[in-house]
Order: sequence, then C-alpha cells, then structure tokens
Amino acid sequence: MPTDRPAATPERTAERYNAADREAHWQAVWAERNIFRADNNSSKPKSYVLEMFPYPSGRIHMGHVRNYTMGDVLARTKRAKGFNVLHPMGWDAFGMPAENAAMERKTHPGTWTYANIDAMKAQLKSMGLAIDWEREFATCNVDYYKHQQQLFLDMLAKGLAYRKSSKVNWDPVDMTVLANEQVIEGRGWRSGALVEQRELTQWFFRITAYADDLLEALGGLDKWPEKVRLMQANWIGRSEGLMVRWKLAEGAPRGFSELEIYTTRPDTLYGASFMAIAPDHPLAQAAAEKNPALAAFCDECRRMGTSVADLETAEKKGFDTGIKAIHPLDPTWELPVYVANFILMDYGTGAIFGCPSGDQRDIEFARKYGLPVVQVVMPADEAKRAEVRAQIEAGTAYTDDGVMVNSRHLDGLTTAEAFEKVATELEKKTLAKKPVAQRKVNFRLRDWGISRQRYWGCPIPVIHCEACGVVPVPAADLPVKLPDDVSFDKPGNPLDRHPTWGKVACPTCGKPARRETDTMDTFVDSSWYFVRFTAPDAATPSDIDAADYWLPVDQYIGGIEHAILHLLYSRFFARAMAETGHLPQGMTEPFGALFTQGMVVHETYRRANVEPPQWLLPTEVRFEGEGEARTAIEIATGKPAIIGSIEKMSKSKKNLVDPDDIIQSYGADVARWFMLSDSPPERDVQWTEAGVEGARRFLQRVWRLVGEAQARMAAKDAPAPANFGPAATSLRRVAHKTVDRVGSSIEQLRFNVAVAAIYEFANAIQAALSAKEDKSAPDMAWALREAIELLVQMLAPMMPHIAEECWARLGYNTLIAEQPWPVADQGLVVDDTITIAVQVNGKRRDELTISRSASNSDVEAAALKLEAVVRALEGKVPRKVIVVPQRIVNVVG
RNA sequence: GCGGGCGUGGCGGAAUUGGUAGACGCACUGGAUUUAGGUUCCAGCGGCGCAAGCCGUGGGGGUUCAAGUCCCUCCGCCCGCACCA
Repeated sequence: MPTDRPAATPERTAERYNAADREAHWQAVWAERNIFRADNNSSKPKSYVLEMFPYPSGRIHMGHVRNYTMGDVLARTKRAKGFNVLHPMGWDAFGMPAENAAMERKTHPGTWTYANIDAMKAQLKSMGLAIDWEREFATCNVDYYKHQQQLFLDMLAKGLAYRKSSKVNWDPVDMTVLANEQVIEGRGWRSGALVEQRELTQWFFRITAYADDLLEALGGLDKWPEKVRLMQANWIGRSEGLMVRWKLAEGAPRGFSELEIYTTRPDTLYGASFMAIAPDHPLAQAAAEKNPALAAFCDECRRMGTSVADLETAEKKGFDTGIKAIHPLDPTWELPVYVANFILMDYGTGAIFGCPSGDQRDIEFARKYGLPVVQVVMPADEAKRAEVRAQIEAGTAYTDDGVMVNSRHLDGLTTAEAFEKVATELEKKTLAKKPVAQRKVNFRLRDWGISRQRYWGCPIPVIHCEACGVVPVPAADLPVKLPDDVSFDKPGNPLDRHPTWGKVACPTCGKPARRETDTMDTFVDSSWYFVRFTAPDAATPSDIDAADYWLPVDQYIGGIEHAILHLLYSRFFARAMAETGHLPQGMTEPFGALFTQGMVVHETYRRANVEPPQWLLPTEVRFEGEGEARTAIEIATGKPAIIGSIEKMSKSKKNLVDPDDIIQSYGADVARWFMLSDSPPERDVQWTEAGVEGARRFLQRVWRLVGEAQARMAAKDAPAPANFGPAATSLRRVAHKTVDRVGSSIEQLRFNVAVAAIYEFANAIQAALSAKEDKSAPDMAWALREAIELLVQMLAPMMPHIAEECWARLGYNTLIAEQPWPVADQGLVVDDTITIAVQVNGKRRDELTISRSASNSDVEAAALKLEAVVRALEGKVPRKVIVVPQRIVNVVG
C-alpha cells in the first residue's frame, strides 16, 4: 500500500531547533550591540583571555575550533562573573606560505593573505565567538609592523639587537636561509637541494642577556604546565663550571701557547686522557694549514654539518693533531690534542678535556683511539662499586656523583668537594700572569637569529652606508614599507632585485646607500602582539597605561608545539620592551597562566595494496559492521579501504573534517559542545561521527526539556513559595550544586567535568518532569523554572546560541550573554543529611544516612548498629572505630 | 642515551587530592512508542556467582584503620631534547 505520510510530523518539525537560522540571528544581535567590546577604562576587575592567534592559511581547522572554543567558554564565563574581559583576535600574517602561494598563483602575497583572513574571519564568526573584533589586526599590515620597526630600533640602541657573522642553512637553489626545521635530511624542504652551511652576517636579538632571568623566573610561573617550564629550562641549559687554560707544549702552531676549555667537572681532571677541539676551532684550523690530512678531516666534519644530527650520533671520530697540552695540576703530564667531530664550536669554548670514565662520548672516543680509561669517581654506596667498575670496563661511563679515587690529593673527597678544591686551587695558579681557571656560568641558549632573506616579513629598518656603516632608519622615516611591485618569478629575495626600493641616501652623510633587505623572522611578529591588543590604535607600539591595566594575559591557551620558541621569545620581548620603555618597569612575564591544549585526531583511511599510500578523506569512505568487524569501503569505487591509525588531522593524511561542514550541518553549538565533552582539554580528542551525533542529541534534548518544562513551570518573576516539598527541594539542591561545580570546573578549564555535571543536572530535571507526583504543585512549578533558567545560564558560555534562544523563549528580552553568572544558594549546596560509607576492616559494608551535624560518637553508635556491620564483625568487639567527619566510618575488628 | 608524563569497563573518561572506584557520555542488550526505519522514553550494562558474597584501577611488593591516589620495583605506551663538555 502506497503511503503519503510525510517524513516527519509537522509538530516534530516545528519543535526542532533550527541551528543555522538561529545562530546567524544571535551572532548578528551580538555584533549589532557590540557586547563583547573590552573597555580600557573600567572599574571592574579585568581578565585577559587569549588564544594563540592563527596563521591565515586559508581555512580554519578543527584545532582552531577546539582552541577558540575553550578560550571563548572561559571569556564568556569571566564576563558573566563580572570581569571586564579582553578577548581579541588577530592574524599572524607574515611568512613563507604566502610567498610560495604567490609563486604558484602569480599573485601578490598580500592578496593571498588578506583573502585568507576574510575567509577565516567569516568562519570564526560562524563559531559565535565572544571576541572584540574592533581590536583585530594583521601583523603584515604596516600599521602593525611599523611599530615593530620602532621596537627594533630601540632594541638596537640598547644593544639588544646586533649584527654578527654566523653559520646558517643555505638553500642554493631557492637562494635563501632556511630554519633548522625547514631542513629535512640535509635537503631544503622545497627545493630538495643539499643544504650548505654558509657564513653570513645576520641580525640577532640578544636573548642571552636575559638567560639567567628567563630561567629563574620560570619558578614563579606556577600556572604554567610543569612540562613547559622544564622544556624551557632545558633549552636555556644553565650550567656551572670552570674555564680552564691549558698550556700547550712545544710544537704547537705559532701564536697558540694555550688552549682554553670549559668544564662542569673539574673534579674529574685526574681522569683526563685527551683534549678535543671542534673542527672549526682556530687551533684546528691553524694545525690544518700544515697538515692536509687534518684539513681533509675538518672538511669532512663540516660537511656532516649541523643538519644531519642522526648520522653523527653513530660514530665518534677524531684526528690527532700531534699537539700536546700540559695538565694544569701536573706540569709533567702531557695530553694529546684531537680534533673531534662531536665537539661544537659554539658551545663553551669549542674545546674540552676528555675524561672517559665519566662521560659516555669520551669513553667511546677513548676506546676507539686506544686512550687510557681511568676511573676517578666511585659510588658512595660500597655495594655498587664493583658493579660500576665492571660497567666502566665494559664501556659505559659512570656520570653520577660519588667519591674520588685515583685522583691523588682529591682521593676520598666527594665530587662536590673536589670541584671546590680544584676550582680554588686553579683560580690561584697563574699562567702567563693570569689565573689558570675562572668559574663560569654557561648557557646552552644562543642569541636569536632573526634575519630572513625573504620578502613577506617585517623589513629590518637599517641602512648600509659605505662611509657610515650600519645606520638605523631615523624614527621620522618609519615605516620602512614593503614595496608592492615585486616579482616572484625568480628564486631569492625579491627585495634584493627591486630596482629602486633598496637605493636610499644615507641618513647620516647623505651619500648613496642601500637598505637592509633582510626581513624579520615571523616569530618576532608574534612576540608582542598580545601587547598591541591592549591598545591596537596607539600611536606608539604600546600604551603603557593600557598595558599596565591588561597585562599579564590572565589565561593563554595554545598548542604545546610553541612550548619553547614562541613562549620564550615572548618572555624575552616583554623584558626587552620593559627595558626600552614600552612596558611598565618590572613587567616581565607576559602570560600569567598558560594552558596547552591537546590535538584533534582522527582515523586515517587509505586504499588497499598501493604504495606509496593513497589516503582517502573521511567523506570518501563509508562503513560496514561494528567493533572488530567494522570495515571501510571507498564510496567511489566500492572497494574495501584500510582503516589506519588515529593521527593528528593533517592534509597529508587527509584525515580532515572541515569545520564549515560541521557547522553547516550541525551548528556551531554542537561543534563547540563536542569539543568540550569527554576528552580532558590537555589531551588529544578523537573526532568521531558518533561523538558529534551525541552532542547534537543533547542540544535537541535541551530544547525539548525547556519546552516540556515551560508547560509546567511558574511564571517569570513569580514569587518563591514559602515552602518547598521534598521533590522540589531535591531538584533545587541538584541545581545549586551544579552551579558551583560548573563554575569552578570552567575556571579550572576542566570543561569535560563541567559538561558531565550539566548532563547530570539535565537528567535530574527530566526525572522531575516525568515524576508522577505533584507535577503541578506551585513549589515544583517554581523549582522547575529556577532549574531551567539555571540550566540555560550554565549552558550559555558553551552553547551560546541555543542559550539565547531558550532565554528568549523563557520570556526575557535581555541577552543571556549579558546576564551575570548565577550564584548558588549555599544553604542548598550543603545537605542537612549526608550519606557516608561504613567500612569494616577497610571493606565497605553499608552506608549510613545521618544528620550533617551528628557528633562523631553518634555516627559511631549508628554505624555499629547497622546489620551489615554486626554481621561482618562476627560477634567480635571492635578494637577501634575511625570516624572521618562527613566522609567515612571504618570499624576495625 | 637523558628528561618528563601516562597506564581505571568494549571505548572516551570521573573519583571532593589518602576516605563508597567506574560519575557523565559513547557503544551494546532488553522493553515501550512507531506499519517500518529514524527519533524519543524506560531499564540493564567491570568480572565470577542463583544468591550471600568474592575478585577488581598494567604486574609484584610495601606504608596505612583505609591506596586508583603515597613509596620501592618490574613491564608497557606516549611526548620532549638530543654530541651542551
């Protein structure tokens, strides 16, 4: 029989919440009333909530959705809690992808970048973010980077920016410097050309000037993840040691009478068996001049270069120069000086003394070249000594502290005592009238090379004059604007081949000079953008008052991948800006609290039996079966596909879900809710169809609940009844407890816990609605309205659109985004009667419901009367009864 | 190699920081509604057991009245750094 029944009944369709329509509506209302504007002159307490700003790559991805949802929930909650909230958005808009796009599409990097910004801004707006868009800026805009040029000049004047010659990764095909990350297996990531090490004069920021402070201040960042602080501490790499000058024996190259080394282990000096210097060490180069074999060895080391670290881990190689060094503690003791491939020229002095028994690299080297291995430190624990001896014998160094042996006058001292003794002695000894040794704090951290031979970056505002040298561009001549008429048809920096841009008069002498054509590393742009957000229209880089009011950022949220570079550079910039007068004195830490969110991951799919793998988009496969039996089939071909591992969403693996698709078919609220549910925010979240469906289901359930409750709830602003029955009181208790739980969970960024609490609350409301008794009683009607209003208010930061819609449905003509966060009635949060567990010998036997104020002895008496307790005691007299007030009773039999 | 983190049902994860393990969600099972599917609602859902009960937070040991939580040890997984003298 044919059916003419519609797919869904009209009532049902009408009841459905139409996300697409309503979300656009409320976004328009928020924008029109400009309610998310941050006020620079407010008497309210401030809260600066910031998520790492995006690179305008073209489209937002799920990682953005997660990041910005988290920040948004916090920003909206803070606003509701009475804070003046700064929650801005901008664009980290300089960088190589724009130049690559320009080359491929024959367009200007700016055209591509601004088009991307427009597209992504629309996407972000569709998420319903509570952002003050009036403060938006892009770092590629001259209105931003002109201030960055001013900052550079001020840093130059203070000696915080300088030029020096250094080694860089040079791509000979693209004719540009590459960052270490852009060198893959020794080749340029784009050109595939073998990368060369080139000595180039480059601009640097003197981050090492703050090495100590950057390290020490980590201790005060107690709202940062321990992990990030550790990573930064390791990166800065402070060590305390001794600079020791070794006299060289007769026969050393002319001009070299001594060799200075840095060591953190002067205590092990008697275990020395060789010296080693870097292939680029001046002594090595001098020795190589007369020794072709040595010169060849040095060349070989250089070719291995800095980029191919994995090859070097394999083998320690050295070359005996024939030069001898004299031991600083024993003039009769001569040690051979080797050039070794594992010595870095830019750490310490580029020279070491090798103590094989105390250093793994040294022991490998010594065994290879037949050098002595003398144990000088043994463990303090006598039981372990034989084991350590055997271990050294077998080729594994002992690097821990202990007691000195085979060390003449140091024997019996601890390593720390020996360190002190040697240091003190060598500080007194002299060589060529200067102390043999000097204590030195050393850092792994190196100055930040910011020069890039690129067009799409902030021009470095200096001029090179043959007569005057490097001349800063006068402040009045700023900005140094990027020229628009550039071509990308040839590799290299378009600024270098621009016919006129680089030709200027020297600001000092007026003679023809040329502009610096290097631009700044894009990490510079992101090192102070959070300052600019506090006063985006200021005529100077910052507005001190605004910075003083808003900074530090109260909560910064972003990916762990920036744990070192961006976050360290920003900490450096805050210090440099304070020193150059662009931030209040003493303001050094830009981010008070940091949260590193997990990634969005997804299953991968690929065609079967093809190499290299051919990946398939999630939308290109369908599934059959469940659990173990679940299989994927490529829709286009009907052939089985392989379900691969779960990985970070990436273009290369095609395991992408487009936020636009999700927002269009489910709405922003659903996407937001899914991102907040289940997975703790610091962990990876797996995007699944089932998960999104679950979020959608809950949204519709909220909509229904509000509808059902409306039929039974009290009128808006109805006075509270004098008395509440048990059912109404019970609902009210859940409601008020949930307010506290959700509020504190959000403040702690534990969104998954907040979501769970809201689910429980929704369940309680539903139970109250379907309960048989006193449905229409006035106390329940009032409690229902209270519960529904509280539910909607708590949902507002997470699912802001449907919350507005519900709020309107409840009869309000205000915006819920402007309502204060509800305050829980503590009388309802704290129960009069509590249920506590009763254990016998640590095993739970029963529970006890008793007045909260019951005394310990009352609780004990009641517990001992419980049948299950009596049974478990088997007639024995309890030896002891432990009562933890309001927690637990444990009867020890 | 060094440093850090983690290990809880079929799955994602809770657990008031030493005090009732498994909240909440997903999946699943049964039932109701529906011609059917979907939606929705109700119930169940760590293992063994008819039950009383016993076992159970990677394995083993310890501290404690009490351990997912603290200590020792082993195993496994993940992340970061990697010749830093």
